[in-house]
Amino acid sequence: MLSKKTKYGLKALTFIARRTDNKPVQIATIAKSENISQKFLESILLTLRKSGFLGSKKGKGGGYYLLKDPKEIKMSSVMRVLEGPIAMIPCVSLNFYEKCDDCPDENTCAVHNLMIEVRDCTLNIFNNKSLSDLI
Amino acid sequence: MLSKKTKYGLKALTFIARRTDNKPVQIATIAKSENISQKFLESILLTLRKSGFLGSKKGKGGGYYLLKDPKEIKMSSVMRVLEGPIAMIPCVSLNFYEKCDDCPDENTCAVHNLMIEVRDCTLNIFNNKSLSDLI
DNA sequence: TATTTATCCTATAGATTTAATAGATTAATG
DNA sequence: CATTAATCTATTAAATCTATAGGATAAATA
Repeated sequence: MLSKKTKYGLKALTFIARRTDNKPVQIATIAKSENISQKFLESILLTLRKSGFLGSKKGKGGGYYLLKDPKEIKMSSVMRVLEGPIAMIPCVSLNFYEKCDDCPDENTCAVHNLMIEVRDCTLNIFNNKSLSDLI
Repeated sequence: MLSKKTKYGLKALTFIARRTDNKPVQIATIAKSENISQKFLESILLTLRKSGFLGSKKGKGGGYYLLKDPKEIKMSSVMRVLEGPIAMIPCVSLNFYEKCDDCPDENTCAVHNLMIEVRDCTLNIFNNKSLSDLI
């Protein structure tokens, strides 16, 4: 399941990306327009800023703005920051690999091999989609 | 993330499917071989029985067995029973559809359209894989 | 029919994650 | 220096997941 954090984060990024002038957008504006709890959105935007997707400006006329061209913002990187691993199970994750406690041999594990296929097709979509494709 | 319930369930089904004679397999046997908590596995197998994948036999020599040919057991149906919706968000789910509270129009929702693509590719895999492919 | 074996059922506890809230702080601008 | 708005920390509330406990029920065997 996609977390609300990710859902809201994607909506907010899309909202900001639609501003062609790239002037700072205030949290409250996004929250109202997209029906998101403002405080919750606050923490999400903070995450996106810390991850290098957004810049922020304090004070009057402040807000959040994109640091890169929407074409350069790949869905796979956004998803990893907001949602975490793209793989459904850590033992097939490229960026967040972890061995399963219970599994003696990954190569013969039915679940492992199935989940590799799922990861590949999902990753293929997220790698070939950018923020500009969402607008 | 794939829940342990699903992971264990898939492993158990695979274990049972490998028995060519289709004689009942005891919970304890599977639990030991696959390193799964026996009580937890018990409830998972119960779910699979109630969903029509497995049959069971009580008493001595009892256990669980497949009700259908592994070729006839599609991954999509197993996943739906164990993990729930295949879609990452209810508004794109075919079998568990739900409207988003915050979203006024699905057709113009960036998240919605992205998640449709992900659902389609995942579903394509699960629909074309059967239990026999996992063995 | 007594004994053994194994599934079936209900309840619940602990851990983790998710979502949201509250309040104080810091910084920029006019 | 007052106003505006972002930032940070801490905490709560709710939901879900994982696992365990204990007994009830049913079937096979001797």
